[in-house]
Parts: sequence; structure tokens; C-alpha cells
Amino acid sequence: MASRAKATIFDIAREAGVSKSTVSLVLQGSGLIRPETAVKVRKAIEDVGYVYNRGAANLRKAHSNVIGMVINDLTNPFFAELAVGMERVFQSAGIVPFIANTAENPVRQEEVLKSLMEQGVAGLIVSPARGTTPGAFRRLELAGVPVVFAMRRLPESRIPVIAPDNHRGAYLAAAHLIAKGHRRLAFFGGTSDLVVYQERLGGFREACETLGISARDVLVVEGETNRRGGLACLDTALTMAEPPTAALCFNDAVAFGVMLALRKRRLEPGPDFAVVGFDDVVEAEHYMPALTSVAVDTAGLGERAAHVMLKLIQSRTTRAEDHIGAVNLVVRESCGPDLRTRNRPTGTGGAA
Amino acid sequence: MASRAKATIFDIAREAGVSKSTVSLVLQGSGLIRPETAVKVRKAIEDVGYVYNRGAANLRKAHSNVIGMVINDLTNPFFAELAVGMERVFQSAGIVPFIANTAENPVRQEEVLKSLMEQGVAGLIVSPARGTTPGAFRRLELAGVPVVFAMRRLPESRIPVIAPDNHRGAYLAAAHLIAKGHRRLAFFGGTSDLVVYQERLGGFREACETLGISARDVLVVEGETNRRGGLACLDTALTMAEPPTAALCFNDAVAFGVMLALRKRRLEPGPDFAVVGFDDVVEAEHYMPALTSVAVDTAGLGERAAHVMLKLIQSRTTRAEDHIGAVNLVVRESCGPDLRTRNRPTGTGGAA
DNA sequence: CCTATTAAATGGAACGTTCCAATAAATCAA
DNA sequence: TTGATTTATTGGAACGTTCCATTTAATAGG
Repeated sequence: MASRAKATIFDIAREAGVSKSTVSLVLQGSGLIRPETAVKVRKAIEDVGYVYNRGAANLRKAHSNVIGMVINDLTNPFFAELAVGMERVFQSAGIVPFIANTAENPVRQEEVLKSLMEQGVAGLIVSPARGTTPGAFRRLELAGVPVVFAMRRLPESRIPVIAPDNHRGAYLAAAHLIAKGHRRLAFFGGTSDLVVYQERLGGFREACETLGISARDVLVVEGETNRRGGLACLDTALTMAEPPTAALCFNDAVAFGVMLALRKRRLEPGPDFAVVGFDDVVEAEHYMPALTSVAVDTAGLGERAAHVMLKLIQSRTTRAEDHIGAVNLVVRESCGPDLRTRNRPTGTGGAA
Repeated sequence: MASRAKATIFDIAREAGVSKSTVSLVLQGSGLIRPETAVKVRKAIEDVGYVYNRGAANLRKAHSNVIGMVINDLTNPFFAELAVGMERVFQSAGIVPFIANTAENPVRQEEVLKSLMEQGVAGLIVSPARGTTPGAFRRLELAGVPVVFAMRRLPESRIPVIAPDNHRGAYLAAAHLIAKGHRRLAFFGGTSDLVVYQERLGGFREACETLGISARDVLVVEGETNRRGGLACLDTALTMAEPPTAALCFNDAVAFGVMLALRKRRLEPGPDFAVVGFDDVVEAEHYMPALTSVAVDTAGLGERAAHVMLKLIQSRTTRAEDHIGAVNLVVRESCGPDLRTRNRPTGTGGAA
């Protein structure tokens, strides 16, 4: 029912016996209108079944209250956690963030970005897809739309970044592995076109050098940043003449894939091959065996990113500082016991 | 650089030496303009760094190309899979769907819906939050916005629904458990205010009755529809005098929680207590033990929902048919061997 | 009671697009 | 050449808001 054509402030005005301007003022909660008038108008708004047309409003106001979140892999629970953190702070600011998925596809990302710009977003929080070209965010900058990178960054961009301390996280993880007695280490998953990859691999390498692992005992296998990538990495690693005995994975998804591949070969993750992940998604704790991983406080980073965005919007400035979040290694079971104290055989083996 | 104020079609017109109307026509890909003119205009568009203002356009056109997807729990990987299916079909229709999370909170859902309406969405695909009041979608209907429910529905609403055959899925699962020799069964998780819950529980109950399980041997424990809920359900179940030996869980997340709780008590999911899930998320296959679950072709349902939405938008009709997706039980390891023949290991084929 | 001040309400122009009706230019039929 | 037809292009009004400059009403000061 309710009139075919949608109601406008004029309809409200007529219904309430005031002018359209008065209605507009009420809509904006202006203190200039007499309380009784406001009540009358608000009643009319209900009666005619009015829905505010933000598009029309933005035409004059020039800045919307829509914030977009562009994510490279919705399937990775990590990003859901990030989103949850962001939503928490946006909600209390009365903003509903819209999420769009690029599925790690730069072309799709281009479309998504374009669509969001046309929609007139006030700001964008982005985890760029792999292979994003440097110019992809030029338009955004030109249009003066505030952008914040979360988790990932682009090589030589001036856009502020919210990310964990990747270098340190990887260092800690590698040091842990080495302390456990491992001497041939691998780094699994990710591709060198990601800055994050460089950082994590860098930390890994530094730990190896500092702690006396020679370069030819470290193996680096690139791959997809998901479970499938992990499977592939382990397979190629085990074809080596002297395969590694432990691996730091680019992220938890890769780690899960590695553990899966081990199981397929009837190897026990931990005792037979140590694996540590990165991100510490909630699943990590619940896997069998529980995954040792670098915790990055995902939701916290989401909140931080949202705050930076809010500030960027309010102060109308383009520049904000990067924020590097603290990390810590959560040791669980996926690295098994120390290699040196390894007298006791483990279930699968057969002996005894 | 590029002029502080954003470029409009007038700027393009001036640059290209044509009228604004011509520019508009080019923008819409009209065949009425001379090719050379089109080229000239397109160049100007590039030169001035133009970004289309969809809000302004919608003011006249009255129908946008934005489709919203409102989801009750972004954290559940199930919904990510659903979203992926939808995106596949929307992408080929040149539409970018926006996802918003309600976190199972009706109040938040209200805000999200309001925001999307104000944005002028062309349609909404919704998995309603638990405890949604019947009137929550009234406004949408009044405004004539096409809505499709995915996975969940509301009690007495006329809105089309895309969902799996919950009754049958639950029946199959319960029958499987009974065939394995279980005599005291439980249904874990979910709450009776969800229609889906009624359907699944209904199928479960029907199987029990039909296959000779007496009503006092079936235990129903309500709970959250996530991992935490599963933990809680198992705990209360095991305090019973004669606890069940198997459970059908409302969904996979609950099932994972149950398996976790079993592990905590040093019980082995499968041999010690059989558990089957619902939805068959990708993780189900990779858990230890791999989870037996009711597969619902999630991505397929997402595609279907998207198609229905597209049709609804194009035909401007309000009414569309429901779609009930086929289900099938994927048997893995989480139900252990048959209770009766419990000595023999489970080699698949056996006789050559 | 008149004027100055404050409080409330209002009309009109603008925002950036689309679409219709109208014009201008090119082509054709006779 | 003229008029009819087709092909390209164009100006103006409209869409639903906001905001500024005014007007009108109410209140206070003398």
C-alpha cells in the first residue's frame, strides 16, 4: 500500500502544516525549532512512511557518512575478526560500514573501488588484493577520499597503514623453532609482491642468520595464502634432498593446509614436522594439534584502523601516522617437544 | 592536484566542447551519439578525473544498482561461502553487492536496514538476526524494496526464501545415527525462535519416532549457534542420569564446539560420542576427526538467491517462489564405527 | 506603545544527474 | 530545390535534499 511514489519532505510538510525547510531542520535535529513543532513533524514523518534520501542530501552536503571496507579474502576468518573490531567503533559513531570482497583479484578490486567512489563514500579501509598496481589508488587520492590500509600495504604509497609488527612476529616464531632444536627451516606461502611477505620473510631470515642457521639450510616456498597454498608448499618441500623439519607459515590458513598435508602423508604435525602460523585466528586454538601462532590482536587492529579513519574524516587532512601493532607468539602444540630430548617415539611411528 | 572541487558532467562538456546532455548520453553508452564524439568525450572524462555521482543519478532514475547483503554472523565461515556464491552471479551482472553484519543483534539489524534503505538499495538479501520482530521488514515492503531471505526466514512473512531442505537434512542425519546403533540421541544448539530450528528439530524428531526411538530417549538442548553454544550443550547433556551417545548439532559451528568439549573431557569424538553437523562448511572436512555433516551446497544457494533477486528487480514484481535446496549427508569420521560391530576396523570395500 | 532583539519558520537557489521535447544538421525522395 | 525523414545534439525541467537570506512572530527594554 502506502502511496506508490515514495514520500518526500514536502509530503511531510503538507501533513504537518509546516514548510519543507522546517521538516529538514527537524530531520537534522536542529535546536532552532520549537519542541511542539518538532513533535508534530515527527508524527507526520511516521504517518507518511518516509524514508530519508541520503543520495539527495549528499548532493548538497558533499560528504556522506558511508564508510567502505574492502577486503581481499572474505573466506579467511581473519578478516571477519578484523571487521568485527572495526564495526565496534563505527557503531558507536553511528556509522554502518559496508564490506566488499575482492577475492584477491585486482580487476574485481578496481570495480569495487569504482563502485564505492560513485556511491560517495566518506572513507575506505582497504586490505589490497595481491598484485594491486601502484596506480590503483591514485583516483581515490585525487578525489580526496581518505584511505587507510589495514594489514597490507602497497610498496611506495603514502597511505597510512595499520598492521602488526610482521618483522618481529616472524623473528619470534623462527627463534622459537630454532630454540626447539630445528636446523633446517622453511618459510611457506605468500608471494614476494606483497610487502607483508617481505617483512615476515625478513624477520624470519634475520632470526636464522643471527641464531646461526646457514642460508642454504633455509628453504623458501612461495604459494597462495590459503589452505591450498599450504598443501602445495609442503609437497614441494618434501621432495628436497634434505627437507626442512619445521616451517613458519605466511598465515594460519597456510599452516592449516600444511598440517593437512602432513596428515595425508601420515606424519604428525608437531613431533614429525613443526609448524607455526601467523595471525592467531580463533580456529588456531581449536585445531588438532593446537596451532602455535603469532598473535596480532586482530580485532584491536580493526578498532585502531577505524579510529584512524574517523580522525582522518573529521580533520579533513590526508596525512595520518602508521600504526604498528604489538605481536606475541602463542605457543601451543604444533611444534611438538624439543628435538633434542626426543627419545620417546610418537604413536604413529610404529616402534613400541 | 586536479581541481579541488570534483568534476561534473559540465566540466567534461566544456572540455570536450559539447553539451552536458551529450556527455550524459555517452556515460550511459547510448547508441545515439556519433562515435567520434563519444571518443572525444571519453577522453575529456579521463582528463578531468571525473567520478560518476550515482547519488545524483538515482535522484532521477529512482532505481540504483546497489544490492545489500545483510548477514547475522560474519564470523561463521558458512556465510562467507554464501556470499561468495552470490558475488559470482552479481559480478557477471555488473553489480557490486555490499555486505553488512548484524552480529545476531536485532537492534543493530534495524540500523543496518535503515542505513541501506536511505542509501537507496535496489534489493536486499537477508539472513535475519535471531529475535527479529515480525514488523522489522514492514518498512522495506512499504517502500517496495525487493527482499529475499537466505537460509533463515521469519514466521509468517510473505518474503521469498532460499534455504536448504532442513527437515530432510535433519532426518537423514538422525537416521544415520540410529542406523549406527545409537539409542539415546540429542539435538544440540539453536533456539526455538528460529524457524530453521523448528524445521531441523522437526526432521530429527520424525526420524526418531519413525525409527523407533522413544521420546524420553531424545534430549534437546538449546544454545547459541556457535562454538561456545556447542561446548555448553555437551556439558549440560553429560550431567544427565542416562546421557545420550550421539548428537545432531544445529550447525557445524556447534558441532565443532561439541567436539572441543569432548576433547577437554578426554573423550574421542566418534568412538566415544558421535556428532554430526549441519551446513558442511569447508572446515568440516579438515577437522580431526573429519566431521560428518549435512551438505547444503552453500555457494549454490547463494547463487540461487542472487538470481531470484535479479529477477525480482527486473520484473518489478513483489512475489517470487521459495526455493528449497537439495541436501545430502556427507559421512566422515565423527560418528565412529557402528556401535554393534565395534571390533572390525572400517575398510571401505572389503570383498574383492 | 514603539523599537530593538531574539526566536521560529520559510522561500528560493543550488547540488549533479536524467529525460523529454525541441532544434540543428545531414540524408533522402520526389 | 523543396519537403519529409533520419541522425545528432541540445536546453530546460525535474529529482529530494540543504543552506542561506529573509520574513514573521514573540519578547523585552525604554
